[in-house]
Amino acid sequence: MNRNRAPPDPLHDATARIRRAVMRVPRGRVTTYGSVARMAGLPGRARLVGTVLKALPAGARVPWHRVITASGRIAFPVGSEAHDHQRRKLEDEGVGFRGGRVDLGRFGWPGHEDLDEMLWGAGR
DNA sequence: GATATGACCGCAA
DNA sequence: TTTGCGGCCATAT
Repeated sequence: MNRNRAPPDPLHDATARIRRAVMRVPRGRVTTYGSVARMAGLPGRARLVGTVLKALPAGARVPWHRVITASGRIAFPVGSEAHDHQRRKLEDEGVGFRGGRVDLGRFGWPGHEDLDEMLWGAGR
C-alpha cells in the first residue's frame, strides 16, 4: 500500500506559518522580518519572510505593509512606487516616520506594553 | 547544475 | 550612526 498521500512540503508549511504570524500584527503597529520569522518558528530565516511576502497573491488578507526591516525602515528602495505605497498605508494607520524610519520602540510589535501585559496581566 | 540576486539580520568596528 | 561581512536560502538566470 502506498501511504504517501501527502508528501512533506516544509516550504509550503513555513509559508503558511509566516502568513499566520503576519496576520497577528495589529493595525497601527509594525514588526520586522526577523521577528516574523521567529514567531513562525523559523529563527534566522528573515529572508524567507521577504520571499513569501513577495509571492503573496494580490488580494490576500495579509497585512504585509506592517512588516519592515530591523532598522525601522521600509525594505523597498526610497523613491520607489512600492516604498511610497507601503509608507502611505502605514501612515493611514497612524504609524509615524522620523527621518525615513519608524520608531520601533513606539510602534514595534510586540512592544513593552504587550510584554508587560503578558507578564503582569492586564490589571497591572 | 552553477551563479547571481534579494521585501533580511546580528554583530563588530 | 553607518558600513562591511558572514550567515540564510528560495528564485531566477
